[in-house]
Amino acid sequence: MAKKPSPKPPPDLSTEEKIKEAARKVFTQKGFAATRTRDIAETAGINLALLNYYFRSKQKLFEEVMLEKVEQLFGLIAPVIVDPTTTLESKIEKVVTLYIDMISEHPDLPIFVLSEIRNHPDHFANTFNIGEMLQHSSLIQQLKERRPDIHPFHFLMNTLGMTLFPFIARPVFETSGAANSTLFNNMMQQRKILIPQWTKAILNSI
Amino acid sequence: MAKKPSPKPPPDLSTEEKIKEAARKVFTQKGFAATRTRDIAETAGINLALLNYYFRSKQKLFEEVMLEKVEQLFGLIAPVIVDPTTTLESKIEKVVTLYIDMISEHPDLPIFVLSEIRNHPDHFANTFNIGEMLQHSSLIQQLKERRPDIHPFHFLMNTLGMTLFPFIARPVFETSGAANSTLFNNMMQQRKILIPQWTKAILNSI
DNA sequence: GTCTATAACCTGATAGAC
DNA sequence: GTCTATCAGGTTATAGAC
Repeated sequence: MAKKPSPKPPPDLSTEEKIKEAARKVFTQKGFAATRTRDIAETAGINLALLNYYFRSKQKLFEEVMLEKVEQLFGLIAPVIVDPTTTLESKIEKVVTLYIDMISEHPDLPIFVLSEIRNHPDHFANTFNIGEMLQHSSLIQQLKERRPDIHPFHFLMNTLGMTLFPFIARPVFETSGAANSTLFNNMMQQRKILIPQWTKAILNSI
Repeated sequence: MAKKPSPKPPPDLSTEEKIKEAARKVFTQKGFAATRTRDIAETAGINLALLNYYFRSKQKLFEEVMLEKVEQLFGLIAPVIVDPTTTLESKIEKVVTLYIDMISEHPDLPIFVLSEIRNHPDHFANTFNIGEMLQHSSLIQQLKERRPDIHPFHFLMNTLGMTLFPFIARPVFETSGAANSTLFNNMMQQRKILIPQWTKAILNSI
Protein backbone atom coordinates (compact mmCIF):
# COMPACT_ATOMS: atom_id res chain seq x y z
CA MET A 1 0.00 0.00 0.00
CA ALA A 2 3.01 2.23 0.32
CA LYS A 3 3.71 1.77 -3.37
CA LYS A 4 3.60 4.71 -5.73
CA PRO A 5 0.95 4.70 -8.46
CA SER A 6 3.52 5.17 -11.24
CA PRO A 7 3.03 2.78 -14.16
CA LYS A 8 6.34 0.99 -13.70
CA PRO A 9 7.36 1.47 -10.06
CA PRO A 10 11.04 2.32 -10.41
CA PRO A 11 13.30 0.96 -7.73
CA ASP A 12 15.50 3.20 -5.66
CA LEU A 13 18.11 4.03 -8.28
CA SER A 14 19.80 7.17 -9.47
CA THR A 15 17.84 9.05 -12.10
CA GLU A 16 20.43 8.29 -14.73
CA GLU A 17 20.20 4.59 -13.98
CA LYS A 18 16.39 4.67 -13.95
CA ILE A 19 16.43 6.16 -17.45
CA LYS A 20 18.95 3.63 -18.70
CA GLU A 21 17.04 0.73 -17.22
CA ALA A 22 13.84 1.97 -18.87
CA ALA A 23 15.72 2.40 -22.15
CA ARG A 24 17.00 -1.18 -21.94
CA LYS A 25 13.47 -2.43 -21.55
CA VAL A 26 11.72 -0.33 -24.19
CA PHE A 27 14.46 -0.50 -26.84
CA THR A 28 14.82 -4.28 -26.61
CA GLN A 29 11.06 -4.73 -26.69
CA LYS A 30 10.23 -2.45 -29.61
CA GLY A 31 13.48 -1.69 -31.41
CA PHE A 32 15.03 1.70 -32.09
CA ALA A 33 12.65 3.02 -34.72
CA ALA A 34 9.41 2.12 -32.93
CA THR A 35 10.59 3.50 -29.60
CA ARG A 36 9.61 7.03 -28.61
CA THR A 37 11.71 8.88 -26.08
CA ARG A 38 8.42 9.66 -24.32
CA ASP A 39 7.90 5.92 -23.77
CA ILE A 40 11.26 5.66 -22.08
CA ALA A 41 10.66 8.71 -19.89
CA GLU A 42 7.25 7.42 -18.83
CA THR A 43 8.59 3.94 -18.08
CA ALA A 44 11.38 5.49 -16.02
CA GLY A 45 8.86 7.59 -14.13
CA ILE A 46 10.63 10.81 -15.01
CA ASN A 47 10.22 13.72 -17.39
CA LEU A 48 11.16 13.76 -21.03
CA ALA A 49 13.58 16.65 -20.61
CA LEU A 50 15.65 14.67 -18.14
CA LEU A 51 16.41 12.10 -20.77
CA ASN A 52 18.10 14.71 -22.89
CA TYR A 53 19.78 16.17 -19.85
CA TYR A 54 21.57 12.94 -18.93
CA PHE A 55 22.01 11.56 -22.42
CA ARG A 56 22.54 13.85 -25.33
CA SER A 57 20.00 12.32 -27.65
CA LYS A 58 17.87 9.26 -28.39
CA GLN A 59 20.64 8.02 -30.68
CA LYS A 60 23.31 8.30 -27.99
CA LEU A 61 21.17 6.59 -25.36
CA PHE A 62 20.44 3.83 -27.84
CA GLU A 63 24.10 3.29 -28.62
CA GLU A 64 24.94 2.84 -24.96
CA VAL A 65 22.17 0.29 -24.54
CA MET A 66 23.00 -1.48 -27.79
CA LEU A 67 26.67 -1.83 -26.84
CA GLU A 68 25.64 -3.41 -23.55
CA LYS A 69 23.30 -5.83 -25.29
CA VAL A 70 25.82 -6.89 -27.90
CA GLU A 71 28.31 -7.50 -25.13
CA GLN A 72 25.67 -9.43 -23.20
CA LEU A 73 24.87 -11.66 -26.17
CA PHE A 74 28.34 -12.33 -27.58
CA GLY A 75 30.47 -11.71 -24.53
CA LEU A 76 28.68 -14.42 -22.59
CA ILE A 77 30.16 -17.25 -24.60
CA ALA A 78 33.43 -15.64 -25.70
CA PRO A 79 35.46 -16.89 -22.70
CA VAL A 80 34.17 -20.41 -23.27
CA ILE A 81 34.98 -20.74 -26.95
CA VAL A 82 38.51 -19.31 -26.74
CA ASP A 83 39.54 -21.48 -23.77
CA PRO A 84 42.11 -24.02 -25.06
CA THR A 85 42.00 -26.12 -21.87
CA THR A 86 38.47 -27.51 -22.31
CA THR A 87 37.21 -30.21 -24.65
CA LEU A 88 34.91 -29.63 -27.60
CA GLU A 89 32.08 -31.44 -25.83
CA SER A 90 32.53 -29.35 -22.71
CA LYS A 91 32.44 -26.13 -24.72
CA ILE A 92 29.18 -27.12 -26.39
CA GLU A 93 27.54 -28.01 -23.09
CA LYS A 94 28.57 -24.71 -21.57
CA VAL A 95 27.49 -22.58 -24.52
CA VAL A 96 24.06 -24.21 -24.67
CA THR A 97 23.45 -23.93 -20.93
CA LEU A 98 24.73 -20.36 -20.68
CA TYR A 99 22.57 -19.21 -23.56
CA ILE A 100 19.38 -20.95 -22.49
CA ASP A 101 19.71 -19.69 -18.93
CA MET A 102 20.54 -16.12 -19.88
CA ILE A 103 18.03 -15.74 -22.72
CA SER A 104 15.25 -17.28 -20.64
CA GLU A 105 15.70 -14.20 -18.46
CA HIS A 106 15.96 -11.84 -21.47
CA PRO A 107 13.75 -13.35 -24.19
CA ASP A 108 13.81 -10.27 -26.44
CA LEU A 109 17.60 -10.06 -26.57
CA PRO A 110 18.44 -12.18 -29.65
CA ILE A 111 15.85 -10.78 -32.04
CA PHE A 112 16.59 -7.25 -30.84
CA VAL A 113 20.32 -7.47 -31.42
CA LEU A 114 20.02 -9.31 -34.73
CA SER A 115 17.36 -6.90 -36.03
CA GLU A 116 19.29 -3.78 -35.12
CA ILE A 117 22.52 -5.11 -36.61
CA ARG A 118 20.65 -5.81 -39.81
CA ASN A 119 19.11 -2.35 -39.83
CA HIS A 120 22.42 -0.56 -39.28
CA PRO A 121 25.12 -2.92 -40.53
CA ASP A 122 27.63 -0.17 -41.40
CA HIS A 123 27.43 1.33 -37.95
CA PHE A 124 28.34 -1.90 -36.18
CA ALA A 125 31.04 -2.90 -38.64
CA ASN A 126 33.76 -1.27 -36.53
CA THR A 127 32.14 -1.56 -33.12
CA PHE A 128 33.03 -5.18 -32.46
CA ASN A 129 34.67 -8.04 -34.25
CA ILE A 130 33.00 -11.30 -33.44
CA GLY A 131 34.38 -12.77 -36.66
CA GLU A 132 38.01 -12.12 -35.75
CA MET A 133 37.50 -13.60 -32.30
CA LEU A 134 35.83 -16.72 -33.69
CA GLN A 135 38.35 -17.30 -36.47
CA HIS A 136 41.24 -17.97 -34.12
CA SER A 137 39.23 -19.53 -31.31
CA SER A 138 39.93 -22.87 -29.76
CA LEU A 139 36.40 -23.99 -30.66
CA ILE A 140 37.00 -23.58 -34.40
CA GLN A 141 40.34 -25.39 -34.13
CA GLN A 142 38.75 -28.32 -32.33
CA LEU A 143 35.93 -28.53 -34.86
CA LYS A 144 38.43 -28.59 -37.73
CA GLU A 145 40.41 -31.36 -36.05
CA ARG A 146 37.35 -33.44 -35.27
CA ARG A 147 35.74 -33.14 -38.70
CA PRO A 148 38.26 -31.85 -41.26
CA ASP A 149 35.78 -32.78 -44.00
CA ILE A 150 33.08 -30.31 -42.93
CA HIS A 151 33.36 -26.53 -42.60
CA PRO A 152 33.13 -25.47 -38.94
CA PHE A 153 30.46 -22.94 -39.95
CA HIS A 154 28.00 -25.83 -40.17
CA PHE A 155 28.46 -27.04 -36.61
CA LEU A 156 28.33 -23.51 -35.30
CA MET A 157 25.01 -22.92 -37.07
CA ASN A 158 23.63 -26.24 -35.85
CA THR A 159 24.27 -25.66 -32.18
CA LEU A 160 23.40 -21.96 -32.19
CA GLY A 161 20.34 -22.56 -34.36
CA MET A 162 18.98 -25.33 -32.15
CA THR A 163 19.64 -23.17 -29.08
CA LEU A 164 18.61 -19.68 -30.18
CA PHE A 165 15.99 -20.25 -32.86
CA PRO A 166 13.24 -21.32 -30.42
CA PHE A 167 13.55 -17.97 -28.64
CA ILE A 168 13.40 -16.08 -31.93
CA ALA A 169 10.34 -18.01 -33.12
CA ARG A 170 8.67 -17.95 -29.72
CA PRO A 171 6.20 -15.14 -30.51
CA VAL A 172 4.78 -17.27 -33.33
CA PHE A 173 3.94 -20.17 -31.02
CA GLU A 174 2.44 -18.02 -28.33
CA THR A 175 0.46 -15.92 -30.78
CA SER A 176 -0.94 -19.01 -32.47
CA GLY A 177 -1.69 -20.69 -29.15
CA ALA A 178 0.55 -23.64 -30.02
CA ALA A 179 2.48 -23.34 -26.77
CA ASN A 180 2.07 -21.45 -23.55
CA SER A 181 4.88 -19.92 -21.57
CA THR A 182 5.24 -22.77 -19.06
CA LEU A 183 5.46 -25.44 -21.73
CA PHE A 184 8.02 -23.41 -23.63
CA ASN A 185 10.23 -23.00 -20.59
CA ASN A 186 10.02 -26.72 -19.84
CA MET A 187 11.08 -27.51 -23.38
CA MET A 188 14.06 -25.19 -23.15
CA GLN A 189 15.18 -26.76 -19.88
CA GLN A 190 15.07 -30.17 -21.56
CA ARG A 191 17.11 -28.80 -24.45
CA LYS A 192 20.02 -27.95 -22.15
CA ILE A 193 20.55 -31.73 -21.93
CA LEU A 194 19.34 -32.75 -25.37
CA ILE A 195 21.19 -30.32 -27.65
CA PRO A 196 24.67 -31.42 -26.51
CA GLN A 197 23.65 -35.05 -27.07
CA TRP A 198 22.33 -34.29 -30.54
CA THR A 199 25.44 -32.26 -31.36
CA LYS A 200 27.56 -35.30 -30.55
CA ALA A 201 25.38 -37.45 -32.80
CA ILE A 202 25.87 -34.90 -35.57
CA LEU A 203 29.63 -34.76 -35.07
CA ASN A 204 29.83 -38.56 -35.39
CA SER A 205 27.37 -38.91 -38.28
CA ILE A 206 28.12 -40.47 -41.69
CA MET B 1 19.84 5.97 -72.80
CA ALA B 2 16.11 5.54 -73.18
CA LYS B 3 15.88 4.66 -69.52
CA LYS B 4 14.28 7.02 -67.07
CA PRO B 5 16.52 8.52 -64.38
CA SER B 6 14.31 7.21 -61.58
CA PRO B 7 16.33 5.56 -58.76
CA LYS B 8 14.68 2.16 -59.08
CA PRO B 9 13.52 1.79 -62.70
CA PRO B 10 10.08 0.23 -62.25
CA PRO B 11 9.07 -2.39 -64.76
CA ASP B 12 5.96 -2.04 -66.85
CA LEU B 13 3.37 -2.70 -64.15
CA SER B 14 0.16 -1.05 -63.07
CA THR B 15 0.65 1.82 -60.66
CA GLU B 16 -1.00 -0.13 -57.86
CA GLU B 17 1.34 -3.04 -58.41
CA LYS B 18 4.38 -0.78 -58.62
CA ILE B 19 3.49 0.66 -55.20
CA LYS B 20 2.90 -2.74 -53.69
CA GLU B 21 6.14 -4.10 -55.08
CA ALA B 22 8.03 -1.14 -53.63
CA ALA B 23 6.24 -1.62 -50.31
CA ARG B 24 7.27 -5.29 -50.24
CA LYS B 25 10.87 -4.29 -50.70
CA VAL B 26 11.07 -1.39 -48.25
CA PHE B 27 8.92 -2.90 -45.50
CA THR B 28 10.80 -6.20 -45.47
CA GLN B 29 14.13 -4.39 -45.50
CA LYS B 30 13.50 -1.82 -42.78
CA GLY B 31 10.40 -2.96 -40.89
CA PHE B 32 7.16 -1.05 -40.38
CA ALA B 33 8.33 1.59 -37.93
CA ALA B 34 11.50 2.59 -39.79
CA THR B 35 9.75 2.78 -43.15
CA ARG B 36 8.51 6.15 -44.41
CA THR B 37 5.78 6.27 -47.02
CA ARG B 38 8.05 8.65 -48.94
CA ASP B 39 10.60 5.83 -49.28
CA ILE B 40 7.97 3.59 -50.79
CA ALA B 41 6.71 6.25 -53.18
CA GLU B 42 10.22 7.09 -54.31
CA THR B 43 11.15 3.45 -54.79
CA ALA B 44 7.99 2.93 -56.81
CA GLY B 45 8.82 5.95 -58.92
CA ILE B 46 5.49 7.62 -58.18
CA ASN B 47 4.13 10.40 -56.05
CA LEU B 48 3.36 10.16 -52.37
CA ALA B 49 -0.29 11.06 -52.83
CA LEU B 50 -0.86 8.08 -55.09
CA LEU B 51 0.03 5.74 -52.27
CA ASN B 52 -2.89 7.04 -50.24
CA TYR B 53 -5.09 7.00 -53.29
CA TYR B 54 -4.66 3.28 -53.93
CA PHE B 55 -4.21 2.18 -50.33
CA ARG B 56 -5.97 3.99 -47.56
CA SER B 57 -2.99 4.38 -45.26
CA LYS B 58 0.51 3.19 -44.44
CA GLN B 59 -1.03 0.76 -41.97
CA LYS B 60 -3.37 -0.77 -44.55
CA LEU B 61 -0.64 -1.11 -47.16
CA PHE B 62 1.54 -2.76 -44.55
CA GLU B 63 -1.15 -5.24 -43.59
CA GLU B 64 -1.55 -6.37 -47.18
CA VAL B 65 2.18 -6.87 -47.55
CA MET B 66 2.50 -8.56 -44.17
CA LEU B 67 -0.28 -11.02 -44.97
CA GLU B 68 1.50 -11.95 -48.18
CA LYS B 69 4.80 -12.43 -46.39
CA VAL B 70 3.33 -14.59 -43.63
CA GLU B 71 1.68 -16.70 -46.30
CA GLN B 72 4.97 -16.88 -48.19
CA LEU B 73 6.88 -18.04 -45.12
CA PHE B 74 4.41 -20.49 -43.58
CA GLY B 75 2.34 -21.42 -46.63
CA LEU B 76 5.41 -22.69 -48.43
CA ILE B 77 5.78 -25.74 -46.22
CA ALA B 78 2.17 -26.24 -45.17
CA PRO B 79 1.28 -28.60 -48.04
CA VAL B 80 4.35 -30.71 -47.28
CA ILE B 81 3.79 -31.20 -43.58
CA VAL B 82 0.10 -32.08 -43.80
CA ASP B 83 0.56 -34.63 -46.60
CA PRO B 84 -0.10 -38.11 -45.11
CA THR B 85 1.27 -39.95 -48.17
CA THR B 86 4.93 -39.00 -47.71
CA THR B 87 7.47 -40.34 -45.23
CA LEU B 88 8.96 -38.36 -42.37
CA GLU B 89 12.34 -38.32 -44.07
CA SER B 90 10.84 -37.08 -47.30
CA LYS B 91 9.03 -34.27 -45.51
CA ILE B 92 12.21 -33.11 -43.85
CA GLU B 93 14.14 -33.10 -47.11
CA LYS B 94 11.44 -31.10 -48.81
CA VAL B 95 11.03 -28.55 -46.03
CA VAL B 96 14.77 -27.89 -45.85
CA THR B 97 15.17 -27.56 -49.61
CA LEU B 98 12.09 -25.41 -50.06
CA TYR B 99 13.15 -23.04 -47.30
CA ILE B 100 16.78 -22.70 -48.35
CA ASP B 101 15.85 -22.09 -51.97
CA MET B 102 13.09 -19.60 -51.21
CA ILE B 103 14.88 -17.64 -48.47
CA SER B 104 18.08 -17.44 -50.51
CA GLU B 105 15.96 -15.35 -52.89
CA HIS B 106 14.34 -13.36 -50.04
CA PRO B 107 16.96 -13.13 -47.28
CA ASP B 108 15.11 -10.52 -45.25
CA LEU B 109 11.89 -12.51 -45.02
CA PRO B 110 12.39 -14.51 -41.78
CA ILE B 111 13.67 -11.72 -39.57
CA PHE B 112 11.06 -9.34 -40.97
CA VAL B 113 8.11 -11.64 -40.27
CA LEU B 114 9.37 -12.73 -36.86
CA SER B 115 10.15 -9.16 -35.80
CA GLU B 116 6.79 -7.77 -36.85
CA ILE B 117 4.87 -10.61 -35.21
CA ARG B 118 6.75 -9.90 -32.01
CA ASN B 119 6.02 -6.19 -32.26
CA HIS B 120 2.30 -6.68 -32.84
CA PRO B 121 1.41 -10.07 -31.35
CA ASP B 122 -2.19 -9.20 -30.58
CA HIS B 123 -2.86 -8.08 -34.12
CA PHE B 124 -1.74 -11.34 -35.67
CA ALA B 125 -3.40 -13.57 -33.10
CA ASN B 126 -6.52 -13.91 -35.24
CA THR B 127 -4.96 -13.45 -38.64
CA PHE B 128 -3.61 -16.95 -39.07
CA ASN B 129 -3.36 -20.13 -37.11
CA ILE B 130 -0.13 -21.91 -37.75
CA GLY B 131 -0.47 -23.70 -34.43
CA GLU B 132 -3.80 -25.33 -35.30
CA MET B 133 -2.46 -26.47 -38.66
CA LEU B 134 0.66 -27.96 -37.10
CA GLN B 135 -1.12 -29.69 -34.24
CA HIS B 136 -3.06 -32.08 -36.48
CA SER B 137 -0.46 -32.37 -39.22
CA SER B 138 0.91 -35.62 -40.54
CA LEU B 139 4.43 -34.44 -39.63
CA ILE B 140 3.63 -34.21 -35.94
CA GLN B 141 1.94 -37.62 -36.00
CA GLN B 142 4.96 -39.20 -37.66
CA LEU B 143 7.34 -37.59 -35.17
CA LYS B 144 5.27 -38.90 -32.26
CA GLU B 145 5.30 -42.41 -33.71
CA ARG B 146 9.01 -42.40 -34.40
CA ARG B 147 10.06 -40.99 -31.04
CA PRO B 148 7.21 -41.22 -28.51
CA ASP B 149 9.71 -40.37 -25.77
CA ILE B 150 10.52 -36.88 -27.06
CA HIS B 151 8.14 -33.98 -27.62
CA PRO B 152 7.79 -33.20 -31.36
CA PHE B 153 8.50 -29.56 -30.55
CA HIS B 154 12.16 -30.47 -30.22
CA PHE B 155 12.55 -31.96 -33.68
CA LEU B 156 10.66 -29.09 -35.21
CA MET B 157 12.99 -26.59 -33.56
CA ASN B 158 16.06 -28.59 -34.57
CA THR B 159 15.29 -28.71 -38.28
CA LEU B 160 13.87 -25.20 -38.52
CA GLY B 161 16.67 -23.80 -36.37
CA MET B 162 19.40 -25.41 -38.43
CA THR B 163 17.71 -24.23 -41.61
CA LEU B 164 16.52 -20.72 -40.77
CA PHE B 165 18.94 -19.50 -38.12
CA PRO B 166 21.86 -18.96 -40.52
CA PHE B 167 19.72 -16.51 -42.51
CA ILE B 168 18.71 -14.67 -39.36
CA ALA B 169 22.29 -14.42 -38.10
CA ARG B 170 23.69 -13.63 -41.54
CA PRO B 171 24.09 -9.87 -40.98
CA VAL B 172 26.42 -10.61 -38.06
CA PHE B 173 28.82 -12.65 -40.18
CA GLU B 174 28.87 -10.21 -43.05
CA THR B 175 29.23 -7.19 -40.76
CA SER B 176 32.12 -8.81 -38.94
CA GLY B 177 33.77 -9.97 -42.14
CA ALA B 178 33.60 -13.60 -41.03
CA ALA B 179 31.91 -14.68 -44.26
CA ASN B 180 31.23 -13.09 -47.61
CA SER B 181 28.09 -13.58 -49.63
CA THR B 182 29.48 -16.27 -51.93
CA LEU B 183 30.78 -18.43 -49.10
CA PHE B 184 27.47 -18.11 -47.27
CA ASN B 185 25.49 -19.24 -50.30
CA ASN B 186 27.82 -22.20 -50.81
CA MET B 187 27.32 -23.23 -47.20
CA MET B 188 23.55 -23.05 -47.52
CA GLN B 189 23.61 -25.19 -50.66
CA GLN B 190 25.61 -27.81 -48.76
CA ARG B 191 23.10 -27.66 -45.93
CA LYS B 192 20.29 -28.80 -48.23
CA ILE B 193 22.02 -32.19 -48.19
CA LEU B 194 23.53 -32.11 -44.71
CA ILE B 195 20.58 -31.06 -42.56
CA PRO B 196 18.37 -34.02 -43.57
CA GLN B 197 21.29 -36.37 -42.77
CA TRP B 198 21.85 -34.75 -39.40
CA THR B 199 18.15 -34.83 -38.65
CA LYS B 200 18.18 -38.58 -39.20
CA ALA B 201 21.13 -38.93 -36.87
CA ILE B 202 19.21 -36.95 -34.26
CA LEU B 203 16.07 -39.04 -34.69
CA ASN B 204 18.08 -42.22 -34.13
CA SER B 205 20.23 -40.91 -31.27
CA ILE B 206 20.43 -42.41 -27.75
C1' DG C 1 -5.27 8.89 -62.27
C1' DT C 2 -1.64 11.86 -61.21
C1' DC C 3 0.32 15.77 -59.54
C1' DT C 4 1.56 20.07 -56.17
C1' DA C 5 0.67 22.21 -52.05
C1' DT C 6 -0.59 22.01 -47.54
C1' DA C 7 -3.00 20.60 -43.48
C1' DA C 8 -2.78 17.99 -39.17
C1' DC C 9 -0.12 15.54 -36.31
C1' DC C 10 3.79 13.56 -33.95
C1' DT C 11 8.49 13.35 -32.16
C1' DG C 12 13.06 14.72 -30.66
C1' DA C 13 15.17 18.31 -28.49
C1' DT C 14 15.64 22.82 -25.98
C1' DA C 15 14.54 27.17 -23.22
C1' DG C 16 13.86 28.80 -19.05
C1' DA C 17 11.53 28.83 -14.43
C1' DC C 18 12.06 26.68 -10.00
C1' DG D 1 18.51 18.34 -11.05
C1' DT D 2 13.86 18.52 -12.32
C1' DC D 3 9.97 20.36 -14.20
C1' DT D 4 6.50 22.81 -17.84
C1' DA D 5 6.06 24.80 -22.07
C1' DT D 6 7.38 25.14 -26.59
C1' DC D 7 10.11 25.02 -30.88
C1' DA D 8 11.72 22.99 -35.10
C1' DG D 9 11.59 19.41 -38.14
C1' DG D 10 9.68 15.57 -40.17
C1' DT D 11 5.72 12.37 -41.35
C1' DT D 12 1.15 10.83 -42.68
C1' DA D 13 -2.69 12.05 -45.01
C1' DT D 14 -5.75 15.10 -47.71
C1' DA D 15 -7.46 19.05 -50.74
C1' DG D 16 -7.84 20.54 -55.02
C1' DA D 17 -5.96 21.65 -59.72
C1' DC D 18 -5.07 19.32 -64.03
